[in-house]
Amino acid sequence: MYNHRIIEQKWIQKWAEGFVDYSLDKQISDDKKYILVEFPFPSGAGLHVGHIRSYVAQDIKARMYRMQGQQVLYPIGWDAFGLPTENYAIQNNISPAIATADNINNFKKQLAVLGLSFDWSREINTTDPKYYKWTQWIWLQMFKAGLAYQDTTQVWWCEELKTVLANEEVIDGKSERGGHPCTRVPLRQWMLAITKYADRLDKDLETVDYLSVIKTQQRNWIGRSEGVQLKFQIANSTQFVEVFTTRIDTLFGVTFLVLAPEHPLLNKITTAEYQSQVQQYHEQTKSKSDLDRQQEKYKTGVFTGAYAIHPLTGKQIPIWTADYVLMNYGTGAVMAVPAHDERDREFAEKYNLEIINVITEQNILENSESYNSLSTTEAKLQLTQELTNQNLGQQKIQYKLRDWVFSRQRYWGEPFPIVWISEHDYKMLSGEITEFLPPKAITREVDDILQYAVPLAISDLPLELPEIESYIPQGLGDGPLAQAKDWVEVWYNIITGQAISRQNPRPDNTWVEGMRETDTMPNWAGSSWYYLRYIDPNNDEVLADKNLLQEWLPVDLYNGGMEHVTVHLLYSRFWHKFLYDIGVVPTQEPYQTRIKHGMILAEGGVKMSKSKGNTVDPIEMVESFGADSLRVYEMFMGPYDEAIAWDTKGLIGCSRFLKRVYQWVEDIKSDNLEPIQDQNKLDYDINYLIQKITQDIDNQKYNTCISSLMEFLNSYQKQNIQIDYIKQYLKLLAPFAPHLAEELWEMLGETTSIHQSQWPQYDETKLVQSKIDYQIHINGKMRDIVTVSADATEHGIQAQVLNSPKVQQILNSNTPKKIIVNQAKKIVIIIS
RNA sequence: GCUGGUGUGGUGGAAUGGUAGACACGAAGGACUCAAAAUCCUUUGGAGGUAACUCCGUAACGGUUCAAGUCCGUUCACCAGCACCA
Repeated sequence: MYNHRIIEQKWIQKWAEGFVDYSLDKQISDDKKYILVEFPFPSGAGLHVGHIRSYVAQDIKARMYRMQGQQVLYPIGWDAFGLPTENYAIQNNISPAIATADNINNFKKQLAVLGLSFDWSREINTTDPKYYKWTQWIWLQMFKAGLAYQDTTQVWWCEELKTVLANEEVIDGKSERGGHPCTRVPLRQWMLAITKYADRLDKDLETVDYLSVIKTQQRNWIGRSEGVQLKFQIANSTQFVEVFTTRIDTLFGVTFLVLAPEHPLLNKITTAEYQSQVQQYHEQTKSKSDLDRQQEKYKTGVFTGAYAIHPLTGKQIPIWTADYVLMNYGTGAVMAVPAHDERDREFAEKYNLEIINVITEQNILENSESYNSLSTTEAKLQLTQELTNQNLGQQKIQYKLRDWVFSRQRYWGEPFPIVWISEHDYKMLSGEITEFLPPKAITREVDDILQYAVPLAISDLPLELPEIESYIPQGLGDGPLAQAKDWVEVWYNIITGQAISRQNPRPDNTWVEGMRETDTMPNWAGSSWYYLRYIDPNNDEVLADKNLLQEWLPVDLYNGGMEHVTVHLLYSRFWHKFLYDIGVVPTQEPYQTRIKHGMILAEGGVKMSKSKGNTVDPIEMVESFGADSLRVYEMFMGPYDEAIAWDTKGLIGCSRFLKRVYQWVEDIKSDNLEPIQDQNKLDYDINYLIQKITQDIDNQKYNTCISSLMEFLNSYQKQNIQIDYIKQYLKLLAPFAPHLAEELWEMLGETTSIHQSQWPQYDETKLVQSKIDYQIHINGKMRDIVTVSADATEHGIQAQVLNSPKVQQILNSNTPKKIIVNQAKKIVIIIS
């Protein structure tokens, strides 16, 4: 009898004792495979059946590739910084570090019973100072390169929770947790200039094999658009307004300009008469959140009293301000073409502005002076040329992508390796630390005093999080770290960049007063480069050895969810490109292939959630049915990349299948089965199975692997087939049900691990059949099957087909008009 | 609104343009059992026929083809992402 508990415990132990060895050879040639699954956030809720689906799927690949003789890197680690742990820690009055350690232990305990072949010797943890030393190191390189800077952005502030919240944490102006009201406040934040890489992030998508949906989503997010930036002179003034347009062909249809309410020129050009209403409108929009602005049904705006001069016609056109124009895209001003732009039309109709049609239905220009009767494409070219010649405009590429807001006013994140010093002291900097200064100094004002950001010495890394009394945020702009006065107030060395607490006496006059940065990094930081650390997880000298990076990069297969396709995937590609630029990594792209896994939903097709009480505990499933059954079921339930509802009944079915496999091997051993019915068919079937499983694993079609294994068992479970065939079968089963396959392998007398045996190869000659079944389609309908020997000529096949009684009956002594013999598809078509 | 994607039995789903519904779940009947569980066997898209078998059937309508779940067009429904991006 198949007892999953005994078998699985036995092999977990034997494997742990070294019965299998997945360690990697030092020699790595072309046949390496780096398989990466998104490392989990170790939440208090524990492992989810959804985690398991992707880990098992990639485990199956890892196991097959190893059996095929490849070097496989299949690592795991913890993405452990972040708000949920911090909140959990606050609620339970423990430190986030302890909460994290507990949660990781729990996750590890759960993962240990699933038969996953992770390389635990490479385990990493983003909250480990040995790890975040390098997160801080990379960030310092970006600081040095001028990619890190500070800017004031609008952030969500929740007075009740005394904290800044991320956009995702605010729903309809209320906090996701507790539903407290939130407001938008301006706050100075660290930013990373990802937009400088927008072009490469877009273009280099051509060089990688991501699923096309993933590429599309990345492209949409980056939002590249080509157009023209051009200048409109303000009437009776020397000022110009710049606008960006992708439709320069509609230039003659411009009947007004619109500036965003925050546009810096607005006050300067507004005439005295209109000052008050423009001001009032600006105040109005300020009080509205982005959300309100978006949700507004009708467009609003006011006239400025000013006019611009059309660059080609010289006509005067009114200038308006309206909040449907966004300050943070393009130039914050648009040339309105109401005839050919929906938003402009709506606005023009509301305020009775002129509408001039300049494009016909056939996409030909009209009302456009000398450009009339040109196609839009041709007009774009010519107009761009003309404006460039007149020095009024030039081609321009715009991106929707915004720079990355890179600070959080929270505790549980990487501290910035930054100290703020006075202007006077900044000018005193000399020696090695000056090499790490950004091209443009970064400053802030505190109580009207200017402070300069200076980098910490590399030798001071990691800059560890201090222990603090309370993790509760203290007030706007001050993260919990601000409480740690001993930590924040430092002596900073103006030559070396080292910092020590001001609790110590000032060593000498090369040490100046400084304040550490009290913001922390967002949890996207640690996950932006973790795949590099797996390659060389214990290196203290560099983030990873160059030769090892050369050998293992890029990641061959990166598996993850669609929810990370825009943010995480884009951020890590950005960091990787930066590291490439400074010579740290040898490739331009981190991931060669990116695939997605589908979500597992609760029974009934809704999302699993604790609050709904519809979650499935994977460990309970392991206890009841075994890890092998759980693995097989999660692969069998449906196409791997699609969302699918959990069904414990289906798991029971898979458990039944494994029981039957066990029974089959027992029966073979005790010799109480029927003899083989058809050796040729068996040869064909086993070879076909090998071929199919090998291909299907490669193509992520795990569900059909399982059904093929079931089919083979259904056909042969009563026949006394040769032990060799059983062994082949077990090898094919091994990646899916590693414990059971190992047990049965041992039962058949093997003394070494099945997981280190060689993956079966199919024999092509066995897949060629001596007799072929031809399906006979008559007028498109399948009418008969005629078995013909494989070496028959086309003529012979035709004769045999026409001889079939069934065919004769249907033909009813008519002569067929046409006979097609399709060798590859084994189809004969007769038209009567 | 835009961009992708998906529509197949009671359910999850299979099907390089070539036997639609593999495999599994569920259900019904049967065997074993004092009984139950487990296991095993049979049936299981719809309609008609004693039967061999016939006809219909892959969201809807049209098209291409000897042949369409699959390719093309239109429509509808659902899912995901983006959303005043000039």
